Amino acid sequence: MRANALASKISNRLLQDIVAGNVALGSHISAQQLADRYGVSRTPIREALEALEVQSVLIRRPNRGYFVADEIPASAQAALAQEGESEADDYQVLAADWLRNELPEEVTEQFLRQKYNWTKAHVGELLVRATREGWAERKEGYGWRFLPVAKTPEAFDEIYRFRMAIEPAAMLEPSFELNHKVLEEQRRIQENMLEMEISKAPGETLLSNGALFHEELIKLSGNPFFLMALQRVNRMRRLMEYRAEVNRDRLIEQCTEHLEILSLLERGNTVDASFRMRQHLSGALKRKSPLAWTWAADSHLTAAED
Amino acid sequence: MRANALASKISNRLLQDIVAGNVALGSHISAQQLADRYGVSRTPIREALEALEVQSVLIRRPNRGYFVADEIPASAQAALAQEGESEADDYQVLAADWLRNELPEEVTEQFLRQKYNWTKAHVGELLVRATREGWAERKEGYGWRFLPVAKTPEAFDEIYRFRMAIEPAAMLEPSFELNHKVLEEQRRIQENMLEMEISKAPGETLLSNGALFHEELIKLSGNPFFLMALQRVNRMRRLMEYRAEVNRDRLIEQCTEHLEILSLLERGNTVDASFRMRQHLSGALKRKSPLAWTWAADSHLTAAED
DNA sequence: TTTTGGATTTTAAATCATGAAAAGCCAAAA
DNA sequence: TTTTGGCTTTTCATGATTTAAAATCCAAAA
Repeated sequence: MRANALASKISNRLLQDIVAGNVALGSHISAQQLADRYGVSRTPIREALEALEVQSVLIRRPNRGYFVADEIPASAQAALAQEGESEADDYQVLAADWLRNELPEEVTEQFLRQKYNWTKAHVGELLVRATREGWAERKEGYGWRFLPVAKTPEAFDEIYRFRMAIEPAAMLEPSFELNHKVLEEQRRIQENMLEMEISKAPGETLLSNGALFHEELIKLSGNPFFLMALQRVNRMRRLMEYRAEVNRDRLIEQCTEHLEILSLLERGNTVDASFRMRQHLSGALKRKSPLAWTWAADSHLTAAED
Repeated sequence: MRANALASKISNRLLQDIVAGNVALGSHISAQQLADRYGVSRTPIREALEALEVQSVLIRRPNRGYFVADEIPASAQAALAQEGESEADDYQVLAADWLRNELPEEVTEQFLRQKYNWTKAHVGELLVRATREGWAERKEGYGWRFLPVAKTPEAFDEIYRFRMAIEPAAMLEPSFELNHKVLEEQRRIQENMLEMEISKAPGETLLSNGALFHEELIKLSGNPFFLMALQRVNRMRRLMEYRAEVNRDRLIEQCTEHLEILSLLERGNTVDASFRMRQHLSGALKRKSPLAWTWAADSHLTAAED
């Protein structure tokens, strides 16, 4: 996943679209259109298309470009599913080690380079990201300090209380605007989860669907600062949830509540929806969580949900 | 300010402490204590102390270390004041140019290197910071995109509306705890501004005192996520406010309101304080602002306050 | 016209060497 | 003991160079 990162990212996204049926079988794939859509040049697009041709997902006709095959080979779909699972990138590794207390509070870049055998630039990249997400900071001189904010059980409650302040408020913003297309899409996803996916879908998907629901709703407020704040705490939450087991019963309850909120919004009843959202978050704070901690067996901490 | 950045930062802080009277004249300065306080080694501390000896702020006694002089030379105090003014670092330059529409929406690092004659690493640093503060992002391939979020007049209102959601809520958190020392300190600062400083202090100080007030109060909530969110929007606000003229009449009004909120808190009346805070922010949103825009003369935008 | 396909140019990531800055160590002085 | 002062080691920023990746250009085909 190091070489040709962009091209393989694109080919994955495209394959996903094809499998999901968003792109018709047999249709023509315009390289330029793809390039515009992703905001990149045609070069990585071409590499992506070539890769998909090798997998027999696309068929190439000289001087006419690529066309979706009439049938997608099972092998390609399998590869896609696998891709989703092996998400344990280095950032997650670092975060997990910090959460498990396997890293000292203060480290030098050198220390990390040796421990993980990473390059200087790579270490820098990860630490910048950790800084951005709020759990690391540069010391004044040499070295870095990891912050406990993302690892205490209290942090979980605090994140929920913060969300209780912003999510219901966002629905009452004067600039709040209903978008039925968004609501329908979310309803589709939530119903889909209830009907069939919960038992077999990977835990990660379930959780990110939950986060997506909340982020899409807060977007409707029309105030980007609400969204930014929610995304920020969600990223921190995800750090902690990494490696946790999903409690699927609790998830069902959760989806039901999501659907209730959607119903209220569909009827234009934002005030009740806001109230319901508050209850929903408050419930998540109090009730048993759909996650069980595996990386902190000693702590009797109840974790978070969507 | 490039070479020995750390040492000169330390010597400035120390000098500030001495001038402010936090460190007694004639007292001994322990290098190790300073190093521990700042989380650095003794090496940069030593450089800082040497520099202050040259300025006759400190006196060195062989094998006994440094002692604060009985009298601080005026020249040293003058140098300190000057330091505070020349804050127009490259980050501000970049931000200002973006706000003034003097940069294209999409740029390559190379473009910035040439335009400003910056090094690769420096450009990278600035862009990472801009990303962290929310007004720039990497494109998927090569290049960066600047986001309009920090430059539209609407963004100002949106920030205020966001603050109206979090600041009053923070006061009602179950973990909220009054800290009279903090309240006293803030009262002192606000009263000081009212009494004398407003007419002569640099605009930047006045504004950062305002931001400090709000950040110290939100800290009392005991929930770090409220603080992080406020700091984030405040940083963005500061970008826009850079170069703006301060309306000092409006500032007086503001300090008065701050003092009212402090009074309520001192009496332990958090509910009313929360309500008052909401009004305060709402007023700032509606009323004429203490800032007048100089970099966007064409826009009839009313700007922000503390 | 639009789109592809190939070639060229540009960009920025990776690697490496160097030197300044910070950290760490230890003996001597208080 | 604690602190200083001198010294050594480590860390990391910087700049040059190489190289892979992405953007751009242009002619040919549909």
